[in-house]
Amino acid sequence: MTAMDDSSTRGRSSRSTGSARLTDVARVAGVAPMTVSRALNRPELVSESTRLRVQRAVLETGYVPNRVAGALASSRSRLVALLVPTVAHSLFAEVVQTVMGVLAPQGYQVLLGLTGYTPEQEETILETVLSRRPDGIVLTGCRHSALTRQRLLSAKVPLVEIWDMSDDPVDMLVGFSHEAVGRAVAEHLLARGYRRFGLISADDSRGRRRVAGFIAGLEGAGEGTYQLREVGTPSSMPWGRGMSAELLDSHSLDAIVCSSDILALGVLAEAQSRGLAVPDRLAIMGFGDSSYAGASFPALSTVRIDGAAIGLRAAEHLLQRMAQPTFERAGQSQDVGFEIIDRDTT
Amino acid sequence: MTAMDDSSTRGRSSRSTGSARLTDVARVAGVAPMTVSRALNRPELVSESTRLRVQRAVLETGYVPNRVAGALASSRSRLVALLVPTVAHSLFAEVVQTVMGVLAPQGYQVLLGLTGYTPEQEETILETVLSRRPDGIVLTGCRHSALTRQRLLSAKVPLVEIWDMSDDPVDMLVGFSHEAVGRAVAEHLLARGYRRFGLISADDSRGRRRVAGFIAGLEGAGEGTYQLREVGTPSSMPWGRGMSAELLDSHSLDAIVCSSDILALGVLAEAQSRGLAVPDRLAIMGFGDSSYAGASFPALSTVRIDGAAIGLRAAEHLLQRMAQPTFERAGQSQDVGFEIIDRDTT
DNA sequence: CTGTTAGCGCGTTCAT
DNA sequence: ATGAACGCGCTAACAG
Repeated sequence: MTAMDDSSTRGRSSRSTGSARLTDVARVAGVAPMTVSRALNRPELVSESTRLRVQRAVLETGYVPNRVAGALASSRSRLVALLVPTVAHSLFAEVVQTVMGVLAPQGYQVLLGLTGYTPEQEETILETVLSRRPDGIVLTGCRHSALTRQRLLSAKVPLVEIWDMSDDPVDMLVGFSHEAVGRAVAEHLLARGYRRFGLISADDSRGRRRVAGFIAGLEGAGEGTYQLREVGTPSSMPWGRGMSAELLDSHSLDAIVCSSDILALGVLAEAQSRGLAVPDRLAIMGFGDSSYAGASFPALSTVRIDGAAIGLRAAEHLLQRMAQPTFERAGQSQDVGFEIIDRDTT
Repeated sequence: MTAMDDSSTRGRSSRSTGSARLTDVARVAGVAPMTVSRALNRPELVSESTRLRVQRAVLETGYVPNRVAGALASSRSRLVALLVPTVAHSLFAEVVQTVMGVLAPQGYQVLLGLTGYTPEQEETILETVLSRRPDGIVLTGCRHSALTRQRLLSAKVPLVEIWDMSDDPVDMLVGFSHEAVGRAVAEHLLARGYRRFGLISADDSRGRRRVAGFIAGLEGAGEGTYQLREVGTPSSMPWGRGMSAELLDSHSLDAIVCSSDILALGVLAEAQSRGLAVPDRLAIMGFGDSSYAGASFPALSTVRIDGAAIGLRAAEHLLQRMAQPTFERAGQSQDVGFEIIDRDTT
C-alpha cells in the first residue's frame, strides 16, 4: 500500500531513496503543499473532504513529515532539552520519566543531555543543545559556570532549573535546599540520641553541600562527631558496604548517613553481616529512596525526595510558558521540600 | 563582550532578539558566510589568519550555530534516536549511559524515546522520532508491530536492535535470548536441588518470554512445580516483598525467581523478616544486577546482564555505519549472552 | 477554505 | 584558500 509511485518524477537527481515530501503528497492529493501542511497540523482549518484526500495521499506515499524543515521554517522545534547529571541514579531516572511522561503527549520530544557532575561538562553540553534551538530547557542544579549562565540568559528560552534552590533563578526553579537537608538530618539524628556519625557521600557538589549542612547542624547544636568518606560514581551497594566497613573498623559509630539509598543498602548489608542491630546499634540514613527501599527494609531511614513531583511541576511550568506567545522570564522559585522518614515516624 | 552590535542592521523585521547567524559572524569577520561555515566545521580548509578572525567574531557576536538549518541543508542531523522501555530500571539506565557516553564525544546528540512495554507506544514514538531524521537508531527489542518494522525498513537509517535475539534482525542486533535465560535458570536451580518455584515477573513481554523459557526448562527436565505472579510497573522492592509474602503464605517454596534485581531485594527483605535462611531454605534469583546487589548481599543469586557491553557495542556499530557514505543493511547479530551468578559460583 | 510568495539558516557545488 | 548561487522541506503571511 505504501509503495512509492513511480510515475512521480522526483524533484531532483540523486534523491534515490529519500522519503516522500510534502509536495509529493500534495501532488497525489491534487492540492497545494500548503493545504497538506494545514491538513496535518491544523486540521480544523481544512474541509473534511480535502482532509480525507490528504490522509489517503499520506498513506499512499508513506509520508513522514520532516520536522527539521518544519522547525526551521516555523522557529518552533518542539524539542525540550533535559539535562541531568546521570540516569544511572533512580532519583534522576524518576525525573526523566515524569518529565517525558508529561511532555510527550503534548507533542514535545526530549533531547537528553548527561552533564555528569561538573560545570565544565554542563557547559559543553549546553552549547550543543542550544544549537538545536529547543523550545524549552530543564536543567539540573543552579550553580552554573559564568558562561553557562550567560548563555542561558541570552538564549531566550523558557528554562526550569530543578533539584536545587537559589535566590536568583535564571527563570523558573523547582527544587529543594541541600543545605537544609543536611541540617535537618543532623537535627533529626541528634534528637534521637545519635552522636558519632559516619558520612558517606558521592563526589558531587550537591552531596557536598548536604554534608556541609549536616556539619553545620552539628556545630549549631554543639554536639556530635563525624567521619567523612567520599565514594566514586556511580554509587553502588559495594561502595556503601566497603566504605562503611572501613568506617566501622576504625571508629565507633552510632549512625551512618549516605548520599543515596543505594549506598545505604550496601551499609545495611555490612551491618547485617556484622550482626549490628539496625537502627538500635547503628542508624542508617539514605537519600532519595525512589525504589522505596525503606518500605521493604524498615530499619532504613531516609530523606525522601519526591522526584516525580519535581519532574511534574517542572514540565508543567515549561508547558505553560512554551504556550505563551511572548517570551518573558518568570523568576519564580518553588521549594518542594523533603521529608525525613524514620522507623519511629508515622 | 557578547553584545549585539547595533550597527548591524539585522536581516529582517521582527528578529528582535534572535541570536546571531552565520552571516552576522561573516560580516563582523569581514569574510563570506561560507568561510565562517568552513572555519567552524572544517578548520583545516581555512588559513590560520581567517580562522582566528572568525573565532573572534564568533565570540563577539555570541554566535551559536543553528544545527536545525545545518541538518536541513546537509541531510545529516547528528542525532541518534535511543528508544528504551524506561529509564527507571537500572539495566536500561546503564544502556543509556553507555550509549550516550560513546556517542557524545563523536558529536552526536541523543533523542530519547520511552516506549513503555507495548508495541503501540513504540509505533507512535518511532513515528515522531523518524520525523527528526536521525542519523541512527538504537531500539530495544526486536518484536515490533508490522507497521513499525515497515517504517524501520523504509527509513533507510542505520539501526541497532538491542536486548533481544532474533533470526532476522532488521539491520544490526546486539542482545541475548530471553528464552535461553529462562531455560538456563531452570536448569541451574534444578541442578542445585530446588524443586518448588515461585516466579515473580513484571508485566512485560520479554519477562514473559523468560518465564516461558523457565517453564520449558522445567518441562524438559520433567521436574519442578511453579507458581507465577505478575507485578505492575515500575518494579520496586515493595512489589517483590508483597508478592513473595503472598506466595510464601500460600505455598511451600524452595526458590523465588524474579524478573529484576530490585524485586529480588524485596524478596530478600521478606525472607529476612521471616527468618528464612537464604539461600539454604529459600533461593532468590534476580535479573540484571547492575547495582551489584549480589556483591553486597551474596545470598542473592542473579542472572548478570552486561548492559554496558550491550550499549557499547550498539553505539560502536552505529558509529561505524553512520561513518559510511553508502547505506546498506548489515543483517548481523551479536549474542552477548548472560551469566548466572550464584553464591556457589567462583 | 485554499493557494501563492517568500524565506527560515545553513551546506553543497562549482567557480575563482 | 575563498566566494556566489542555489536549494534542503517546510510554514508565515497574505491574497483570493
